[in-house]
Amino acid sequence: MSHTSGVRQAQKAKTRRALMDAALRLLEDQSLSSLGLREVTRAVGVAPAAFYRHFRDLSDLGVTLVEECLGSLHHMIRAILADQDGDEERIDATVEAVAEHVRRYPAHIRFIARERHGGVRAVREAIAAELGGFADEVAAAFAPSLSPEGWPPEDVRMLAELYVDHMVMTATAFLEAQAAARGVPGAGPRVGQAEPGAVQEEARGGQDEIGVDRPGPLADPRGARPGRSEDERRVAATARKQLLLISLGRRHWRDG
Amino acid sequence: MSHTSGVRQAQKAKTRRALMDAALRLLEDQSLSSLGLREVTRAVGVAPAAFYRHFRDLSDLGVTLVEECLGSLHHMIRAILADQDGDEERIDATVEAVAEHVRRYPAHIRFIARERHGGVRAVREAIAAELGGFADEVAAAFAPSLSPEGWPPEDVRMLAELYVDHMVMTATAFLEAQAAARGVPGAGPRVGQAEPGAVQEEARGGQDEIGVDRPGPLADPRGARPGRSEDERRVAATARKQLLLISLGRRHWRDG
DNA sequence: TGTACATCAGTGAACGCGCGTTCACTGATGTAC
DNA sequence: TGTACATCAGTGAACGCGCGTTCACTGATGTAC
Repeated sequence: MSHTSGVRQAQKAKTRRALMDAALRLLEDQSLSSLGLREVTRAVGVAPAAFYRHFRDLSDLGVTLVEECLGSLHHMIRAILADQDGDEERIDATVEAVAEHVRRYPAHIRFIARERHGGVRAVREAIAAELGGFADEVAAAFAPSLSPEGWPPEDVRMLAELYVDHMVMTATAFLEAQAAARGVPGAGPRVGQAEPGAVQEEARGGQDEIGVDRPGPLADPRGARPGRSEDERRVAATARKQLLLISLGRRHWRDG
Repeated sequence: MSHTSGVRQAQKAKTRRALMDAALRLLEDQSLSSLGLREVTRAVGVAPAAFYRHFRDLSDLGVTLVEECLGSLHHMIRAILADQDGDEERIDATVEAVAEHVRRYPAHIRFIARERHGGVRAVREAIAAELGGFADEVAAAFAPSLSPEGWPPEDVRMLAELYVDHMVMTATAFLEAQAAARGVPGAGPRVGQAEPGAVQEEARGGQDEIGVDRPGPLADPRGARPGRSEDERRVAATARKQLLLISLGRRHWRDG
């Protein structure tokens, strides 16, 4: 029972984890195709060449990150689909779960939103495949109640895709709202028109840790929903209403 | 009447245009933050230093491209909102207009989809501001019919945001479908799981011209809707149904 | 129309810099006996 | 337990390369008279 675990093996896994965490951290401020291999190894504190012991290149690392980021989302989706409450209850629970997920794994959501249509094909394809799988699951969860009502499979799938896309949209909106609440300049949803004359690059204000739950600086001092900003509440309200509207459409689909 | 136009001025505008077109072309295969200044000037055939006669840096060019890309979309939206047909007719016209727009300006849509959550803040903010403006317009177009029915302004806005986000989603889906129809390997919507072991970078198959209308290689030989692939028809059908479902929800919003 | 001077879009050389990748290596961990 | 050898994660130096930016310049276009 000694050779299966192994000190060496454990150390290697630790370095690999550190590389992934450092990359995820750096990707909060830039996109994968502009991320440097040396940048990642420097952040971890290993030699550049060490990178090749773990990944073929940055695109390989990116695909690995997709699995990790959408894996965590996957758990959330399954939990929501398992709930068998009424429509409104499920909607509230969903929006709440998405908000909580974004709060806990902001870097994951940022990465997915950014690279979903980003410049690295292998990563785009990995994300598309995973999101397609999510839609399959959502469709499978709705089929038992909709098929008997006369919904053809492609209509169930259409609905599932709408839900999945809406979830990604909502998660991204929460992300921007939370970034704004943390005081990132101009990072809120719907800021004013940017001045074309006064353009400048990213301010590298590295202040985020990955996977650490932490209330924003504008946390509500009155106690209810600590750390939830005005922007976040607006995003939640909008998402809830949109899901409700979609539910209404779903209920009237066959007779409309 | 000679000094206002000017040969020199015209030549400068031409070079500027060439820089923007070259950038848009190069951005079909990569993201803005990995685009090189020398890459752009090389494509145009001018010295790197000439770039600075037109733009402060690539982020400045990016913001200019946002205006151009969303400007063309803006025209389309206004045309759709001006139509005052019935619900189903408007939906069909909308989906058709989006498909046509994506076909005519694929690089524009690709750029917006990619940079909406990309690594360059100034560009992200410019896109967010423009899309917010679109939502305002859509809300203003719907308000006259919904407000008398008892819709509060924030609900109208909620609906408008859903429509705008759905439009962007649909445009992106069309883009992927058209790319797949052109034979780009694995670029279709919902491809199989990418192999983590066999990762490679973008194939630079530079075969696209900007703003050129051109039927795909899989053009339907039977004549109806020339150049429309199976994937595109699927995307159109899904988008139409989703908009129909949203319309149903909208009709039952106040009494549901 | 012709001339003398001003403007400024584009040039081309130069700079310092950080990049991705390679390679032979080191030394701690693992294995066989 | 002790010893001799194998493995392999991580090192550090080296490489050639293309990058963004600067600068004094050139020469066609524009302006004044």
